[in-house]
Amino acid sequence: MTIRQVCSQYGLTPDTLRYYEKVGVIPEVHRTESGIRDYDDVAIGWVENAVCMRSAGVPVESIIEYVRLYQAGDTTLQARRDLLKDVHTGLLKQRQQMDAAIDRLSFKIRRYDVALKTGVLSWEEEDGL
Amino acid sequence: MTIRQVCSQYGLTPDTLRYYEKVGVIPEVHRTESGIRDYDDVAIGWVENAVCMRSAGVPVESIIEYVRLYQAGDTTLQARRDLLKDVHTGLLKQRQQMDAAIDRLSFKIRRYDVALKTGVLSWEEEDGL
DNA sequence: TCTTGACTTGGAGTGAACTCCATGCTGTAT
DNA sequence: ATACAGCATGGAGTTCACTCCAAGTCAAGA
Repeated sequence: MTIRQVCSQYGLTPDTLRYYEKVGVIPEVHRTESGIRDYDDVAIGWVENAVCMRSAGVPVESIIEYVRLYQAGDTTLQARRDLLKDVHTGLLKQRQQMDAAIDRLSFKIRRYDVALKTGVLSWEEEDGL
Repeated sequence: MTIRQVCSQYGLTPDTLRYYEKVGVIPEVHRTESGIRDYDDVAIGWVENAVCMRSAGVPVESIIEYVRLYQAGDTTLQARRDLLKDVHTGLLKQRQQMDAAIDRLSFKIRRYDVALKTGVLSWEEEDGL
């Protein structure tokens, strides 16, 4: 699979995918004799992982560290688990912040909908709109 | 309330708070005669709003736009509602990505826990670990 | 064979959101 | 009265995660 095919599959640009490989977000990809990247299933699995984590806001640096540990072999099982747990914990926390913002927004939108329907905006000055 | 008090209350630095004011994430704050910022309840409400939205990942630009519309007065009610709805929709989508990543991580962590307990790692090569 | 379009690299450039700094004023304690 | 911690400003610097570019190689079609 060429870089362009992988990109269109996952909504990335070739530049991004090469960047991911360069910095270690994904392991090095196999090349043809002429030096052109050829993504196999394993490589695509890593791309999928990168896309999933990045779209959730996981820092590039964390993904790199995981890949590094993975490539270091069986002795890093515990370290890998701990890293994943840290990332997991971070995402749960981040989701809480998002839920708070979502709630705040839902509340305000409802108030605006009422105000727009009735023409009344009796609130407004009481608390940060 | 001084800038330092507000900062310690919300876990910001004075630089960040001044930056927020400069770019319009919060409206201009009242000053003493000597030019020192004095945050009242309304100002604090805006800070709270900024912190809540930013911690959820809402772009500074969206918050600025909302503050701009708010200050423009009652003619912007519909625009404000629409903006909040867009942000709301964006956060819901973002939360979906996060949930996908959280699920993926939970799954992997469970596999690592099993492997670490039993000493068996029969999987490993099948799909992007 | 020549053109054309996709691939390669290394390195520079970009945008977002802070973060730091130099310089100067303020206001309270000794 | 003076020292000094805290606030002010404008502007430069930093970090992150790409994104773009120049210059070169490669593979397939006219």
